[in-house]
Amino acid sequence: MLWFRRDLRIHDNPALVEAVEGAWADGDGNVVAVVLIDPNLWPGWGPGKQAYLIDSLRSLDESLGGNLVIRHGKAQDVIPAIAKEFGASAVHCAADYTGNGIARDNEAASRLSASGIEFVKTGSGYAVAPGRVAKDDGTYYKVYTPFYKRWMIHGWRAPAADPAKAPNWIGVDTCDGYPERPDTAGVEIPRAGEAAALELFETFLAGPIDTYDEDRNRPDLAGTSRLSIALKWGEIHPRTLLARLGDSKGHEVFRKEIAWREFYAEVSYQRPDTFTDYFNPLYAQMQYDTGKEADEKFAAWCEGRTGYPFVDAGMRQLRTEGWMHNRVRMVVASFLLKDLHIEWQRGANYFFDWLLDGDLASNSHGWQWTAGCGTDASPYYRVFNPIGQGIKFDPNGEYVRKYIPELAHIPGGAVHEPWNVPGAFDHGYPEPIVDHAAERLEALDRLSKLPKGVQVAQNPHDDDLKIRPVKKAANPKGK
DNA sequence: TTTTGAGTTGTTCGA
DNA sequence: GTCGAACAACTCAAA
Repeated sequence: MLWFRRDLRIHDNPALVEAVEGAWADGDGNVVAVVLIDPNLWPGWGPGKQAYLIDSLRSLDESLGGNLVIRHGKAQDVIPAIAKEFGASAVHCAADYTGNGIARDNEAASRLSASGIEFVKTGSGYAVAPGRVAKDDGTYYKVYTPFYKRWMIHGWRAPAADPAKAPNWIGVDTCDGYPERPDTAGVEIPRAGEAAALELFETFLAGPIDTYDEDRNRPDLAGTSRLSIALKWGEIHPRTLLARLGDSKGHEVFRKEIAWREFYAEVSYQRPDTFTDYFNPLYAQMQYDTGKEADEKFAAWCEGRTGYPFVDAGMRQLRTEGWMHNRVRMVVASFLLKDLHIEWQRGANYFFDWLLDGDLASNSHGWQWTAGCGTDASPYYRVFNPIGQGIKFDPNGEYVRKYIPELAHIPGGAVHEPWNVPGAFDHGYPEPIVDHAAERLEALDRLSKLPKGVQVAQNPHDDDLKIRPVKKAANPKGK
């Protein structure tokens, strides 16, 4: 039995190879390919995510000759039941490190084991599985650059070849059928599936990657790979990407982005509490805005009506495409955190609901990075200027005009500062809800009020989690 | 154990 | 208009 989760592809899929070869070793070559829809979790997903996953499953189904078996139910109960139903000798899948994935798999494994059925995890959604890249003392890296160096030294396997002999896919007559594909509330769903992902990658390799080191910052250009959604669902494996990369600047920078995904997976594996809690708990003590006024500001941010064009364009791109350019993600995040003084989890949850590529580890730690409480914590003074960022990275205003029709009549980069354009607000675009210069100082002030001269135990599993005074520094030179 | 150098993505101000 | 310095104090990684 082959259980697909976040690995919706048939090529470069080690778990598939294991399942198929195991089936032939058993003699009959029979494999049942299963996907589970958990009726308790499914309704909590946004319509865009549901639609994308359904599209991706249909693509996978087609690759399997129409033999994908979809079942509805809770994995811990249903997986052992299906395995018994088919008399499976083993259940194969790739390891999952996200959210409650580890606990769920442990429970499934123990139930299967009780029935004499093997549970075999082969590979993961990462080039190097979490837990493998560590410092010499065995602990995990908390800083990206040394992690990257060690990750490069560690290396990764070549892409897996397809199984020598195709299996007999069985059991499709027991398929519960697809969930209904929801109305996507205006979100345009990109083409899903393995073939689409491979085509995206080829397109990226054929040109944009050569200027990726520069153009990846430009939301007005098609400078990025757009592979984040495919990576999230495992329609393509990072190893498939890495195998095609060389040493040119563009390739190097793209490889580093892949490594960021792996770094955050590692940190999340070591610190699963940081999906929702502060990596640096000191920041939990900072003053954040809540209440009716904050709620109204949050709503304006969500709906793209803050009065800052670059921010609003990003938030509207999120709502129409289920995706946002990375540069703009940082700017809108900084705006929510530093201009509206709202806690990072609120923005992270909103992102996670709407982003088709929403990945718990990257999302949580990306937000914590911007908030200053994450790994490689940003210097306190790093506050993005929403106007300056727009002028710098969308110099002609094309990105803004694409997503904000109320500003489409303003030509060029002037669109980033509508208050300087007579009649700019005549088409319904709002004036700024806050004054950035003032809120920047407010944010710096609140940060400065955090306790100093203390460090905080970073491992929540320590019994002695507490603030303790820093040891006095050794005598400075010359004294 | 101690020391040293470094730490993704910025902004502002004044020369 | 350009450019470099200043903007905290701290933790992390490695020698």
